[in-house]
Amino acid sequence: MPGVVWLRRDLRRSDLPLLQTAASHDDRVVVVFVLDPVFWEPAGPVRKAWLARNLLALRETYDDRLCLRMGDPVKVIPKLAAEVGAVSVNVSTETEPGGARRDALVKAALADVAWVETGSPYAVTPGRLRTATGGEFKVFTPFGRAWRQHGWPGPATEPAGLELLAAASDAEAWSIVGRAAQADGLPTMPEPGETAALTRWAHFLEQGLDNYGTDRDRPDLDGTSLMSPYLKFGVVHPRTLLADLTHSDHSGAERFITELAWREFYADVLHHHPESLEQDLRADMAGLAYDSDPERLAAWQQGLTGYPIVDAGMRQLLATGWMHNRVRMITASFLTKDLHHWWRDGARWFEQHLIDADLASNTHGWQWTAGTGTDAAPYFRVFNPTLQGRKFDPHADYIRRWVPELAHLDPESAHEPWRAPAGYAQGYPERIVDHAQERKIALARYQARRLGD
DNA sequence: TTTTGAGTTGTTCGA
DNA sequence: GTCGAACAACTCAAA
Repeated sequence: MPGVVWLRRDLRRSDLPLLQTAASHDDRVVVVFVLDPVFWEPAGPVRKAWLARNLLALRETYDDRLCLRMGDPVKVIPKLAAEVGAVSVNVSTETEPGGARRDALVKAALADVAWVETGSPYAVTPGRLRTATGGEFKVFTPFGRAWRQHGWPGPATEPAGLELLAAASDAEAWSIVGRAAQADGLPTMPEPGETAALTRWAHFLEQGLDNYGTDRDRPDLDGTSLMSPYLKFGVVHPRTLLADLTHSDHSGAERFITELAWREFYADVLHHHPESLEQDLRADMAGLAYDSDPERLAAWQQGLTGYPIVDAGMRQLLATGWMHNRVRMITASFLTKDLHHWWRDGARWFEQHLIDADLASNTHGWQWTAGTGTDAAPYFRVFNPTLQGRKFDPHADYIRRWVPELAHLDPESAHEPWRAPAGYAQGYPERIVDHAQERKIALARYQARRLGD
């Protein structure tokens, strides 16, 4: 009797261990993706398009045998299992809080059908690693050590003789996906699907890895792997990438492995603290004073703060659904330390607009910047947007690319239009705050919180 | 149990 | 222009 293979953050066919488990009793499997309104509806058009395009690519990958259903998985999955006479539903473990709750309900609703979990979207499943005394890790470096020591299996191969059974899709579901994939006004996005992902990866190994250690911080260069949108939905698995990196002599390989370790660390932290999606991880930071100024927030969102590197980043996000990591830190620091907004306001905006928005990495990246998360960070770490811009975008190429009002300026002036005679000639907005002053205010608030409790 | 070394990504100031 | 110190103490992880 066939098994159901339910894909969630596994939109690929290669290196998919749960296929092996599913086929271990019977070679025949039904592969399904469920369009769950709970996740689908709130997504913006760009995020919908990215998922939709990857689903269309996935359908081809599975020889047009991908079954797409719409609705609450608690109803949809048991119904499909009954329909095809499945004895098992096979998944990889979902570790994000919402998905984990959903899975518990689906499992309970399955009754006689076996629920089988194999693997997860991570090299090491969140929650598995413990400190010597059995505690959870709260600091990255020891986690990273333990993670490397623990290791991970090599890429999985597809079971021989796998037979994909066809099961009827909801016709309406594919048309919704088709429309979302081609909606009006979409930005240029990466090529969807695992073939494109692996092609990009090969390109990065060839061209980017050598200088990754330094170029990764340069938003003006093509120095990053661009794997994050694919990792988001499991179009590639980190294990696949790690297999290439651990056999590599490239100097940047070590650094890239560390970046993957960060992704796994934050997933581990979220696993232990699901409440941290909405709350400060450090309870003692709850006393921080925040502002909530809709006009300033809107200026930040639209890239109209008057600080070139901040505006370039926010506009890149709006235009492409992606932002360079260094600039994510700069813009996050600006919202939390210069505008004194709560990190959650920024995290929510990123979640809505980033095609790679990963709940764990996004949430804890923001909390790290805000000083409320892991890393008992020096509270005085406040990014100076002008200094950061000069350091990481030395020729102002990135700024001038995303902020056309500054395109006519020389590099020096583009970084500091307030010092250039023609700085505002093309309508670039004046600075909405004075960084030096806001920095002092931010530091004072952190100090006040310390004295306050 | 106690102790010790360490902790992603920064900035400013003064010598 | 360069460079090192200062910016707080605190918590974590492991010996």
